Amino acid sequence: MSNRKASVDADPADTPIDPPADPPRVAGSTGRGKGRQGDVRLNRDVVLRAALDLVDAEGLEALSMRRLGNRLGKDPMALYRYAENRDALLDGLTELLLDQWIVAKADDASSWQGQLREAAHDFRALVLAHRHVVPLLVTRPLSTPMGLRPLGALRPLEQILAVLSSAGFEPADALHAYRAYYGFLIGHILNELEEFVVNPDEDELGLKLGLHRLPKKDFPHLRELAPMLLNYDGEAELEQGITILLQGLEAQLRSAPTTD
Amino acid sequence: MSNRKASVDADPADTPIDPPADPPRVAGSTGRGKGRQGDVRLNRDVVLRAALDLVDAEGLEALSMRRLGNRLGKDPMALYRYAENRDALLDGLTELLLDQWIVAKADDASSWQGQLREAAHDFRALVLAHRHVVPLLVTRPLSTPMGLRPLGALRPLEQILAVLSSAGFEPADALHAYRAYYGFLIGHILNELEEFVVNPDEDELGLKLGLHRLPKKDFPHLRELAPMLLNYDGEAELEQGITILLQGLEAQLRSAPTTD
DNA sequence: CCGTAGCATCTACAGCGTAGAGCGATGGTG
DNA sequence: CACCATCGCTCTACGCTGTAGATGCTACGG
Repeated sequence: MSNRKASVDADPADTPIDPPADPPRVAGSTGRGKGRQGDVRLNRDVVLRAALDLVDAEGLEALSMRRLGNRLGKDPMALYRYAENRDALLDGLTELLLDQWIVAKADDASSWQGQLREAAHDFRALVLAHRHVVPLLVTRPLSTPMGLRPLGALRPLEQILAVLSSAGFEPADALHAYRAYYGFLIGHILNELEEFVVNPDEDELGLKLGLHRLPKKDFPHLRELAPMLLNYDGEAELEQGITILLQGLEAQLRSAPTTD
Repeated sequence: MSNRKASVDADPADTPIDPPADPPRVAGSTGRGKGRQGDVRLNRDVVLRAALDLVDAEGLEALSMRRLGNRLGKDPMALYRYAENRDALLDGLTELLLDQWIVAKADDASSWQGQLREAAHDFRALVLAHRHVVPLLVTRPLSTPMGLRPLGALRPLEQILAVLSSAGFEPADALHAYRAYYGFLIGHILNELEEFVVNPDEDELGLKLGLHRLPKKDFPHLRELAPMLLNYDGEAELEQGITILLQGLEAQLRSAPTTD
């Protein structure tokens, strides 16, 4: 996988975190002389958090069982007690993230529109804080058939349905509304992340040059947009979109008590 | 990677396609005695098409340089003349797909709304015919900063901008409209594919059972939807969504000739 | 004291992407 | 004709991956 850098020497995730100087694997003596860092018992949460850290810091490709194990000061195989698979571990990651998305806060007494609007912004903030996990968020569900997804990943769905339901949507309509809502959210996030350039200073040039590279007779409109692509305000764009969407839902709610 | 089946024996992609009985690698004699299948010269298109075939047939994980090479009757390393990287090969795949998405057909003299509506349905059809590529479609752009994307992948964008522009949208508004449009499209496809169950007969049970598994006091709304999740009409849902979206765009076009 | 169970580790295997060198045919130039 | 560069391809090898299976260590109930 792109080999990253080959053996430069000290890669942040290749060494345990807590004790800075300590041979991670001594082979012979199986931690008899106090395995330090390795002594803390693992549990699912610790593993998942470490995985998320690793992904946040170095991207999805950096998350291998070996590297994760190393970071926890444990043998890679130890992880399999808490995640069965690498795939399951990835599912765990999405769960860990979605679990932090609280759609209907307890003390929130605002309108359903207000709740959905706030939830959308929360979602954006949450996800932007862990951009590297986004691919998981959109691809994992494609291979896990809904009913079999981790509970934590279904809770937001349920909560949104609850909000919509108490707003007066019939079940079927609530489902449609949910799809529109979540589809929009995901679509927006993908859009925003595509626009995102890692290093603005350097990449402003890179982007312009990139677009400059386009044959100007084949891509007139696209090239004209170059300046606009550089100051993209995701927050504003989301707000604008969600407003339109909520208006649409409102209209639908007022007009037809039942559909399909 | 999930090990698939271990060595069962004849895996469809592990053997060359054309000559059914022939040791793929004889080692010693470098194809001196008429390398049959291996004699056809490769080119980028052949490689990409084979890759797409492989992915369509066996999923993304099955696409390895070695398996692809094997399928083409060539050494894996031969592919690197046409794709530099495995990543580049994946980019090539998305390009190959998006290149088939013709947004504004030459003979189409309908309204811009009509064009966008038709394009949306085309996109859906195209993508559903290659479901396994969808993850690439949504994740590859996240790691390639717009201006550096393969030209074929930018053409649809340009075409949509053209349609919007000739509809009267100012460049900035056209960009916003494009984002809403494409974002919606992607969101819908992801929604639809999540709903999709591989084997309806068997999975109808699986799905119901899956939902049945949910604690009924924590997921009342979701469980109520179980029956509805089973007859999902993607086409209709898309049509309905696109209609709303187009209405929104129309309104925006009529109200404000310029924005931001 | 001996099981017994749970956690962690060791070892090993098949597969992966790909760098680097090499090989045979082709085609242009002396 | 001989020569040599170039192209398409193959070979070999390295370091990495996920994970099956056996093995050990530690703690606890009898």
